[in-house]
Amino acid sequence: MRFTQLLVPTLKDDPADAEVVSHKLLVRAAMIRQVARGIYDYLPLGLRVLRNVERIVRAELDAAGCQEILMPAVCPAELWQESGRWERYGKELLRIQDRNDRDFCFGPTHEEVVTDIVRKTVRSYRDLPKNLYQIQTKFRDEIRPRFGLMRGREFLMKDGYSFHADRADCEREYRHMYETYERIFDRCGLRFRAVEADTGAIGGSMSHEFQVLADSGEDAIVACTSCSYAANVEKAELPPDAGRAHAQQAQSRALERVATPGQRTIEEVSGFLGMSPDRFIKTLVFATDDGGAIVALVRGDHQISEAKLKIALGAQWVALADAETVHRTTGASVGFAGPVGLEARIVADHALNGIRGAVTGANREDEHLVGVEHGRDFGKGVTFADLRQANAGDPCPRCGKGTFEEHRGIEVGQVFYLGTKYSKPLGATFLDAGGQEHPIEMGTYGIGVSRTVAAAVEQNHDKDGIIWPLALSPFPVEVVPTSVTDEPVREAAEKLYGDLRAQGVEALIDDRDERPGVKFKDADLIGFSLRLTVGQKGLAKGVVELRERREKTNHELSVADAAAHVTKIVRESGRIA
RNA sequence: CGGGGCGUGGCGCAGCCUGGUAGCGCGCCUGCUUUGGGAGCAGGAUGUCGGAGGUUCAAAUCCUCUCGCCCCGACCA
Repeated sequence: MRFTQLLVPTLKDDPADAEVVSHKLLVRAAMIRQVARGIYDYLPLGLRVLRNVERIVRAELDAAGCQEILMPAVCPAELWQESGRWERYGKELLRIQDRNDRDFCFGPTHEEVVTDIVRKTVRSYRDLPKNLYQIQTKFRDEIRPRFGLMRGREFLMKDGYSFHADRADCEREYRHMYETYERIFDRCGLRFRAVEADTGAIGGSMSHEFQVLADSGEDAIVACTSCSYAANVEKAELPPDAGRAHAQQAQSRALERVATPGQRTIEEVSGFLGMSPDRFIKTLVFATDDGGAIVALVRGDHQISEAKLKIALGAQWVALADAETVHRTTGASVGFAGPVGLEARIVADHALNGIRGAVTGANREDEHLVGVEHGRDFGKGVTFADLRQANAGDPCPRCGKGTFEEHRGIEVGQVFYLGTKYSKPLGATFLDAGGQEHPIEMGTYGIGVSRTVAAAVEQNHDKDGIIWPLALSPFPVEVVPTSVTDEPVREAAEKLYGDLRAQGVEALIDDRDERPGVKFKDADLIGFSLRLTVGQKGLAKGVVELRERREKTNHELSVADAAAHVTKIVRESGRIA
């Protein structure tokens, strides 16, 4: 491809509406343009990157025995009503009507549709297992889309679904997909971690998220320093005795009521009383799906995990209660709740078991209690559970040797054991060898293709621009003649370009009549993995320069060898067969 | 949905408070010079100042409404 034929409107300034680096760079490097909030155009270079991710995903899935299909983007309401999600999904589901006022939605995911396919076609255990996937534009009407491609409303996703006669086979496929995902993100050239994840409303099932490691990631994950255990902080298990010693290290003291006018948050009361937050009992009132209010306790310096709370309660959903409920439950306004004397269902995090000399709200306006002791002052009817988010330094629950270190991640994939959540309501069943009818066991597997592009940039950039992994680079190599008016230089560059293409290498030649500096700056901004510079000085010595974007150092190659050398690098990256 | 901010040439911004014929940088076009890290000089083009209404002799500027975009919040007591 010739630069002069390509639409590459690079920008010198950051766009005013971009916040995160991937958004800024993808716009500046002429990959994407915003059309509406959370909705983007892909310009030629951006599309090439997107296609590269797609190609890897397809290749690995096809090799893993999956079959590609394409389902409609616009789905009839009836299917969603059958599964119950038409009512439950909320405003994220973009609902539309056709000319006859029939309801449809723009698919945010396709469990219903794919299950419909299978229930209409699969009859017997002999038809199982099956693994179907598609790569398709999805739409989720996010409350607050942001960060460019990281959290768009419209996005490209690979969604896959597998169907099995029994749970064991489904679990086998789950592991198979897990391994396939590892290969996919490896081939993309990304540093990532597969972590155990919250399973949401399914409950008690398996799920792993694939997180691209980047400091700017929205998700917090922990990984054991000694074994392979890694999990989202929301989900990471903690041993029951973690923090026990800490709870009991304070001296027992008399319970005392203190005035704390207007001091509501842990931080405020901590400063006001001069006591550190880890001596506080944070008392949170939640509403749950069974209609009642429940009270959750975690240590002042800990964060509650709603995912864990949900599991501990066996609830479908939990949410912090509103001010009115808090008042009704505790007798005081938000900020003064505590477990002492509280008539409510209370669950407490293990770290509070046996705590002494603690601080908590007094359930009275502008008052806290000091010297609170578990067992003496509260504890009747209190159940203990693992409720808090994990932190760096917490002990690993698996190997017992290591501790957690914390990373930030961008979720680019998730594998999920679904069971019969959709097959049951939608009536997707099969007959076993004995003629018995059973609901089909399902797994679901997603990859955010467009988000993977953004994650790659978040993880791989410097002050000059993007540093694409070779597998994703819009072109693996760019040939840059320092001048197109200098005939020998132009001819040598064209020869090199032609030789590369003849070898099957996707090459771009910057044939613009621009000064070298302009071309170099654009090359760095766009982030081509390899750059071959052809200039007068080099040609005089019979060499051209190979520069790896990541290294920023030049290697001289003889004019005769350059094409073969670069072809070898590109071939080893898997970009050409 | 609540709070805040911003819409001025392709991009980034100033001008608005205190109304008086719309400006800067980059980019773009022409010419000459230049040619290994976003060149120099000279000349030039480009704006319904987001939209609608209002106030006024006069509105980018003041008022009302509206649309769009961005940020924060809408879970940590």
